[in-house]
Amino acid sequence: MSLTIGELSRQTQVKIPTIRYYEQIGLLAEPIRTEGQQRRYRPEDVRRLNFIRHARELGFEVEAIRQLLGLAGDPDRSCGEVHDITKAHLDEVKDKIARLTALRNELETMVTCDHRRISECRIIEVLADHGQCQHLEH
Amino acid sequence: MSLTIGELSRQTQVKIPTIRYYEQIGLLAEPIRTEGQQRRYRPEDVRRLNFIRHARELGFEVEAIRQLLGLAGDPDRSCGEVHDITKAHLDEVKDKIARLTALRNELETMVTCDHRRISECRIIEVLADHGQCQHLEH
DNA sequence: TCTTGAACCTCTAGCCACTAGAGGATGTAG
DNA sequence: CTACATCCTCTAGTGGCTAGAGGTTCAAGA
Repeated sequence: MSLTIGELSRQTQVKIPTIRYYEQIGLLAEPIRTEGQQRRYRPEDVRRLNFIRHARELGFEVEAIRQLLGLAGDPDRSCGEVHDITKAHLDEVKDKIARLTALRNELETMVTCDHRRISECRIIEVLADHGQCQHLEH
Repeated sequence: MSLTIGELSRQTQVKIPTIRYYEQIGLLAEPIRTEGQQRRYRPEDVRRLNFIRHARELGFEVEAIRQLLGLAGDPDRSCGEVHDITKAHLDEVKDKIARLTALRNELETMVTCDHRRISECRIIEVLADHGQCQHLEH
């Protein structure tokens, strides 16, 4: 029993153009086609696409997913490499959080500005002055 | 008295192609040119570009910066709109942090996997799992 | 069997905010 | 006057899709 691309899309919650895109970049194998060139998928493709979707939701890049898929197909191998890829990704996420938190703190200080005129606005001041210490003292 | 694009770049830490890009999208005004068509900048341009750079460092999008620059040039206006733009951006940053934190938690659980075979690897299991993971959408 | 129309096809271009490189012109110091 | 650092424009690429044009195929109903 084969699936059309629309059925695959519904079952995996992955949009049709995205499925075709994954095929194009080689994440999904080229499926068989009908005589009229329409794609027909097998149940395995649902599983593979769900794997991809879940990895994307976890923020893995396509290159990492390509590696994970390669490793996942090799049941007797140690999962050390899988661990390493995940750990590297986790470190990046932590790093992003740290940078965004610093950003949030700076922005939170800025928004305490209580609606004065532009010429005395703390936000504008910070943006104009940072690292330069030019003017606008009070 | 006037600066070449290279000098402007050095003073602001903004790369030359980026400066030309900002001109192209209208964030920076077109500067005067020498007879040989080379750009020459005034000290005001240093200030404006520093404003842009700092806003970018704080994660403001180009469209937001365009608005901020417009407002910044109007000293008698109330800074309510500036406040709103900043607040909206802050909310987005908070949102991103929340999503990344959920991601981090999930990844941290996953990396506790202690190097078994792929066939029993917790990470692969999680990724292959059909269960939808709605709390991790972005 | 024929017709309708939903779903499919390919191809190109667009999104954001740059970045890289080719290939050539300009500006300035010695 | 030469050398060469710096500048110029133009095109294309990045990641991970998304949108649209313009045409074709499939399956259900008449």
